[in-house]
Amino acid sequence: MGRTSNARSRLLETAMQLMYARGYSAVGVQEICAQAGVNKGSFYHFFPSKQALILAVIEAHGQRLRHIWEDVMQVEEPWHERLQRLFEHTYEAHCTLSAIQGQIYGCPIGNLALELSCQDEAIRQRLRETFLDWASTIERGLRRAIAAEELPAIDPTLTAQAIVAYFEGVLMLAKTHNDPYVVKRLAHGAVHLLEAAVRTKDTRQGQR
Amino acid sequence: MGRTSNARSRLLETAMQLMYARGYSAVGVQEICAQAGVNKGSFYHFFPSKQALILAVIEAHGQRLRHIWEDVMQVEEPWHERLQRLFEHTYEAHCTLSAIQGQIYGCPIGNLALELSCQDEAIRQRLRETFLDWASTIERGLRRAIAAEELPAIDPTLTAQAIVAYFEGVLMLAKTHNDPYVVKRLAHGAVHLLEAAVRTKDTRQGQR
Amino acid sequence: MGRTSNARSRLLETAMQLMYARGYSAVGVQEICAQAGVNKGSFYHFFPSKQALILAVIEAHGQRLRHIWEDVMQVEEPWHERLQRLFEHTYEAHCTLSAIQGQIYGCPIGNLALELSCQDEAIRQRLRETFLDWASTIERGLRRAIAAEELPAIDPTLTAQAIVAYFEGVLMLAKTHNDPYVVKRLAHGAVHLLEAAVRTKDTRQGQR
Amino acid sequence: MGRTSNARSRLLETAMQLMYARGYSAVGVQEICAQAGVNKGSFYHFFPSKQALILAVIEAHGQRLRHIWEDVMQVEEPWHERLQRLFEHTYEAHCTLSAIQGQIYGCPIGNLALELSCQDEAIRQRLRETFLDWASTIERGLRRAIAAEELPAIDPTLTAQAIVAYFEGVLMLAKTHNDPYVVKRLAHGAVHLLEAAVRTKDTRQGQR
DNA sequence: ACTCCCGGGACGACCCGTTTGT
DNA sequence: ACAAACGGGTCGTCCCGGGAGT
Repeated sequence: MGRTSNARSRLLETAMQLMYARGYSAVGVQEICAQAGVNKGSFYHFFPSKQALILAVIEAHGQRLRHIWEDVMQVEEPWHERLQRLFEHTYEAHCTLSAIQGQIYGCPIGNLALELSCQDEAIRQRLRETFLDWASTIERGLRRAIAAEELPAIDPTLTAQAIVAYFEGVLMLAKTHNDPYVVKRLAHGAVHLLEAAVRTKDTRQGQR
Repeated sequence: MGRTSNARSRLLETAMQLMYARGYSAVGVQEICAQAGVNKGSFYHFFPSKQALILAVIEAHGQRLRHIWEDVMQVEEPWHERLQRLFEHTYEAHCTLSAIQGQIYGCPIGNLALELSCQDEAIRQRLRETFLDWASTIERGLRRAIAAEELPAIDPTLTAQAIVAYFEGVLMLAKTHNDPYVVKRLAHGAVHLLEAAVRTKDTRQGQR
Repeated sequence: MGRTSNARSRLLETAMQLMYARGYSAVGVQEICAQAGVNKGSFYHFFPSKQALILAVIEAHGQRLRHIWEDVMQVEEPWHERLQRLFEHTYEAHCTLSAIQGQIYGCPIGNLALELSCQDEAIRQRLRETFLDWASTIERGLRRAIAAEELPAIDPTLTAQAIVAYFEGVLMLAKTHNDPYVVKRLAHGAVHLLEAAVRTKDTRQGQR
Repeated sequence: MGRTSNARSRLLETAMQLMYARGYSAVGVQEICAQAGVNKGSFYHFFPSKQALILAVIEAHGQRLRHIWEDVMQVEEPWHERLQRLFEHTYEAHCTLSAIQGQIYGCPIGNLALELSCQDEAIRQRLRETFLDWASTIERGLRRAIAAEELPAIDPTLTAQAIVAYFEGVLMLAKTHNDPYVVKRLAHGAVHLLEAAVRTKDTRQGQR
């Protein structure tokens, strides 16, 4: 079986941190190796290329965040409070980051999406799958709510995507302002995306 | 006076295009110079650094887009149609791009925001000002509408920022999917951001 | 284990030659690499920077010359002949150089001292240590001679530094004249530095 | 006659200062122009090249220092006090420099001599002439002294060169130690160069 | 005569992601 | 698993020239 090594996971962990903080192209293979305590030559034993590494990084970040969305989808609360919770959680996480680093980094997936989508097709696909994954997690939650008549018969696919988009947009603003409070202040918007849908339906119903 | 030259504007124009397409760090000074037909040594006559160039690029892109927001704020139409128009316009622009380049690039400001906000404080500030500029353009429009009672007494500052955030998030998704249609499909969300506000007000009124 | 290579020593050797001939700033990393037959990218595997290289160059030159001083300090001869020998040796070495290159380069340490002492503190310190090293080699020799009453009770530290200073000054003149004979012609001065001391002592004795 | 301008002298003055502090190659034309408040394009109106500038710089520095040597040669004092005076003066000048800049720069001519003698023949010649100029100033003083029997019949040419050499060597050490006191501490050596000569003559006389 | 803008091309040190041989 | 090697890339600076205007 050969030796076991945690070098691969150290590399991955280090890359996640560094690339979250500074982006893909600003972080070199050798810096990752140095910080992970791995020889630069050994890097290519574990990852065929820097691109393969970023793919793994995206995968890991994507799954971690998916769990957060899932948690939100499973609590038994009114919908607007669920979303509020999500933004609250994100706000707090970024407050911690801000206190430690003096800087907030936004969404690790969103950052890579805008940096790399136009440069590498494989990476773009992986990013796209990640967003779709999140959206379908939300979508399932919405479908359950609609079936249970907690929400009106809005289009769950579209609404889920809109929520992801708004979430990413808010994080972009927060990052650009380097101020976690932006996340909290704009949290209500996500709720509106749902409430509007409710009203739309009500209106339509009223028009009938 | 010395000679006049359009080299600076050629440099700026070329940089806007290249960096919109591929980002900041993926585009080198020498490539910009080559494509602009300017000697690399001359670059530094016009711009003290690559950073100064990107600052000018942000400025130019920011103003160009601000005009689009302004146009939307000035047409005499119901609000949900104004926003719809904006997304429609963006959709069409990206369709053109997609047809020509086979790729869409999203928002030039948003792209740079996520790539560079954590790397360069001066750039982050400029980006922040750009977003604030857009938001205040929208905000003024909202205020007029509120004064004219076309819209209820929503918070215009917050709503304006939410609209910008959603717009950016939608473009991020569109870019990651490499599909302009995402912009069209998610356009309704922006309207909801307003309609929700309306409903909130109505509800409150109803509660009285 | 990794590959073994003499590239580092080739680099060092080449740098010593080129920088002796043309100085620090006039010699580029890429020229050193080319002449050493080492790939430009590999340079930074062996030396973290050009500064680190020059530090190694100084070290090597310094030790080489220290051995020459040591040899002179150990022969059994009257002192004025020992110093005469040193200048003679230096003269001959520069004659060889002059015949080959048509140019003489002076003292490799002195050259770097005047070029770099004000530019880089770390280099200045290394140069200073080299001069101190030489001086203390001479000083030890003088102390032995004083103990054995071959020389009067002059200050060995000061005299040693004066000898180094004069040696460097003579090489500077020789280099500027591009004429090795200057070294031979001015050799007697170093002897005077000692003889003067002798006389000073005699005078003092006479005054008692 | 056209306009008069002090741009040339500003350029020269600035270059003297900057190159004294940092050497020839570490100071660029554009930095000199910027600090002198002269347009970079105008530089080449006054100096055909950077080399021509340095030639003028050497000329100016050389004459300035020659006057110092001349002053020393003209005071009516015993010879060992004249030389002591010279070193004392140099020591004080470097103390001032050290207090202001935290760094001492040694001899402006010596610095350039070791940096450039092997790179540019025209510069080397100019430097050589400067040193010869100084030496012949001293030589004339020595000759007068010998004629007046203040000094014995030493070789004035050789002794003058030895004094220049020692002076330069001492300044090199002082610069490398970044300590003006080295100049004071080693001043006596120059006197020894003469005293030794005196003793040599006395001895010879005694041998007769 | 002097100033200034603009331009030109080569080169500076340093680092990139990768591969090879031991 | 790792040192060594690879070759092309980064941004920025070098010294210098030409041409228009004051």
